[in-house]
Parts: sequence; C-alpha cells; structure tokens
Amino acid sequence: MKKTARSRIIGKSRSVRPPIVRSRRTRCLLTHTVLERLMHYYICLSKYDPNIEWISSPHLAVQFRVDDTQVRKDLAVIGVKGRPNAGFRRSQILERIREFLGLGRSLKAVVVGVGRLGGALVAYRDFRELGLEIAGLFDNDPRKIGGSIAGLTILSTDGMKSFIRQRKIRIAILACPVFVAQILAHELVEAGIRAIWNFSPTTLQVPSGVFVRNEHISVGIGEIAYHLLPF
Amino acid sequence: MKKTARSRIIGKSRSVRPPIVRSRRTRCLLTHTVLERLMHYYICLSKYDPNIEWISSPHLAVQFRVDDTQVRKDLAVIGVKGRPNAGFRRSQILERIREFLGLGRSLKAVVVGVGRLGGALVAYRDFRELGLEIAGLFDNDPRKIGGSIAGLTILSTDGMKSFIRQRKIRIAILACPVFVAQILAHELVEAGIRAIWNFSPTTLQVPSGVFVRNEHISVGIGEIAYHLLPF
DNA sequence: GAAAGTTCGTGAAAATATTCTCGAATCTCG
DNA sequence: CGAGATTCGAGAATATTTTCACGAACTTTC
Repeated sequence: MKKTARSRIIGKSRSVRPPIVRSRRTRCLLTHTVLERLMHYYICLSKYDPNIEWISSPHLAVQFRVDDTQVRKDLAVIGVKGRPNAGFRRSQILERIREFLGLGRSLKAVVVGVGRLGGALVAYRDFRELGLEIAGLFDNDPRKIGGSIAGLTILSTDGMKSFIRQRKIRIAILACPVFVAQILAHELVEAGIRAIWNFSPTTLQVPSGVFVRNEHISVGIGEIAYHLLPF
Repeated sequence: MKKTARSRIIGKSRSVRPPIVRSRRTRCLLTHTVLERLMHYYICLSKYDPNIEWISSPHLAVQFRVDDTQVRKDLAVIGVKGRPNAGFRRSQILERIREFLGLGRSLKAVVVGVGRLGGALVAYRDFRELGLEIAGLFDNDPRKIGGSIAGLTILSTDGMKSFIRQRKIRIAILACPVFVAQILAHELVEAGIRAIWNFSPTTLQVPSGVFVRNEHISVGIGEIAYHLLPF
C-alpha cells in the first residue's frame, strides 16, 4: 500500500505495533515485550516468600522460561543493579517496576458491562495491590442496575459520562457485549477516558491518543489448540 | 550463563520464548506472534456482518492496527489467496485459520477452581464456537461442590484425576488461588493433561511436553499504567 | 590468600519480525 | 478499449528481539 491519503488518516499515528512510549522519569523506552515481561516478573515476585530477598537471573530464567541474559537486560532497562554471585534484590525489582510503570499512584477506573466477566474483574483482588481502583460500575440492563458487587452499586450507563468527567477518571474496563462495545467506547472517549481495557471480542476504533489494550481471552484457545495438534 | 548441568535440566527443551510448533498439515511454522494475530483476526472476523465477504488488507490493517503487508503475510502463511483489487474472502480466512490451528475438532477441557473468574469462563459463550467444550468443573471448597454452572455440576477435586483419565481430556483451565496452583498443575499433568491454561498469577513448573499458557490478567494494568504516565 | 564456582554486565552475533518497494492483476467508468 | 484506482504478492531492506561469549566481581572453601 502506498502512503495514500486514506491510509494516513486513520490510526497509524500512535500505538501502532510496538507501542513505545517515553517514560517521564528517564529517557528510557519500554517496548511492549519488555513491559509484558516486567509485569510477569512483578506479579509473580510479589507473591514470593517474603524471606527470599536475593534472586539470581538464572533462577528467574528457569521460573519464567526465558533466557537469563534476557532477565538481566530487562532489569538493566529499569535500572536495577545486581550483585555478582548473589543476584538481584527482590524488593528493589518490585520497587523499580512499580515506579517505572506508574503502578504506585492510584489509578481510578470504571467497569462498563457487569456480566459474569465484568463482575469477576470487579472482585479481582490483585487489581487493588497494583493500584487499580475501581470507582464505578455501569450497565444498561435494568435488572442489574441498583445491584451491587464488592461494595459498589451498579449504575445506569445514562449517567456514565458525567460520572467519569466529574471524577476525572482516565481508565475504562469494557466488558460488554460486542454489539454495544463501539458505541460505549465512543462515549467513554468523549467523557475523557484515555485508556480502554477491552474485554469484548471486537476491535475498537478510537481517536489517536487513546490507548486500547485488547484482552481477547479466546486467543488462548487458538494457541492451545495449535500446540495440541499432534494429539 | 554457561550451559551448566543445572540450567540444562529444567525447562528450555520445549516451548521456550517463541513457542514454535510444526503443523501436521503443512511444513509451515506458526510463531507465537502470528498465532496471536491470526486468532485476533478470527475472533473479530467471525462476528462480522455475514453479508460482507470480500475484505482487503488495507481495511484489515486499519481495523487491527497493523501494517497491511503484515496482514497479507499472515494470510499467506496459512495459504489464503487474495484477489487483486478485491481482497480476501472472509469465509476462506476463517476456514483456513480454523483448519490450521485445529479449532474445528472439539477440544475437551476441565475447569479447575470455580470462583468468580472460573465461573465466568465456564459461561463464556465464545469458547464453544471455537471448539472448546467444557467437560467438567472442579473445586475443593465443600460449599461449592454440588452446585452447578451452565448446566455442569461442580465436582470435588478428589475425583479429578480419574475423571480426566477416563474421558481422555487434554486441556485444563486453571483458575484457582495461587497457593494451590502448582499442586493442582502437578496432579493435572499426572492425569494426562497436555495443555494448561493458567489464570492464576503464578508461574507453573511442568515437565517439558506440557504446554502452559499464562493468562495473567493483571499484566494489562502494567501496560495501561505505563501509557498513562504522562497524565 | 589462592582456587573454584557463581553471577553480573555488556558488546557482538544471530534470529525474528516488520516495513518498504514495486511490478502485475483486477475492477470501474467513460 | 484504455486510463485510473485499488490491491495482491514477494523479495529486499530495516528494525527489533533474543542469544552468545566472555571479562570482571564477589563468595566460599581449603
């Protein structure tokens, strides 16, 4: 495809394939792959026995099924220094990842679509540890509105925009049926949402500047089926 | 790290970083990245308006936020031929992906750990369309055992191994708390499970030959937080 | 305190993945 | 039919990611 007018207009400008963004703190760039691995480390290391403090890259390599050089490179990127013959400090790894990714400061989010999946996400414990704070629940099913999950009341999507604007919420977790996803995404963006965590199995079209992370769970089935082909 | 005895023993042998596996049908290799994109295409294209049959790579590129060459390459890998000035046949894309990934034949699975997340997965509609058939639900909480979700009764984990062996089930969806994940994974492998879809936030150590896909949902928070750093 | 054994840190090399370029095929419309 | 617009297909060129290789740092043990 030549760079025709049409192709230049839509998308492409931001968050294309390897979504690279400059960190505020340093000049360093974290690529998508590094980001994913760092989170993987974080999630698992934060659940380690608190007595274990020094961890070597070969140990992490086995644990996470990556190369040990990879681990060292990843940690080097976020400025974690190791000690020869000892490894890295677990607490420092966690701290630096938190800092670098901005997990510390509380991230307010709304959940849009409170079906089974949405409900599970609202109640998911690990989110709070990571700084994600769910501030509002929305659904357009009259039978659900007024109900509550994890201490939060489910509200009508009618008041969603003003709710988000008033509280300056930047993150939306979208767990609604496919056929309303795009419409809701549009509303969310209008209300000032800057990141959509999309659990509905569609692609959303959003203006550049809005970050979308697709969490298409079914993707896993593909990989599993493929790896099971010989059986 | 030199290739010492220790590092050679654990892992490394199969499904390291880019989990490449040879397809039975052709000599072609699908890498992790291609696999993910193909599933992404599949999930979204299967929900398209049935009247739309011809789709061009520039169109798909905008939709999925990838390069149009990428789309063509992906489709070439699975042997989908396009037509100049028209694009590709939607039905053919879907068919070839299904064939190539082995989505057609019904894939039996058990769900282990029926909390909120496990329950949501059991009820998740799209799974069946993709060929994933949930054959059994297991939990070790006596209050849950005997209950039912989506027409399936929750059974005790005591009988899990024989259940899996008898029905020759190959896939397990693990949605249990972290502290029992490794133990259960071990049992599952003993029972003959060949692929574990791990939703618990730990890394599992399994013998080589068993495929693990980690679905650490919280990873998404990291990416979102990072992209929201400037705000 | 020297020797043996780990492990970090890093630059170079290899492997993968993505994008560019452009000729050829196909359709539309006057 | 011929001009113009669109799109495929494929090889070359880039860019990114992963792995290798090895010197230096640190511990432990004799």
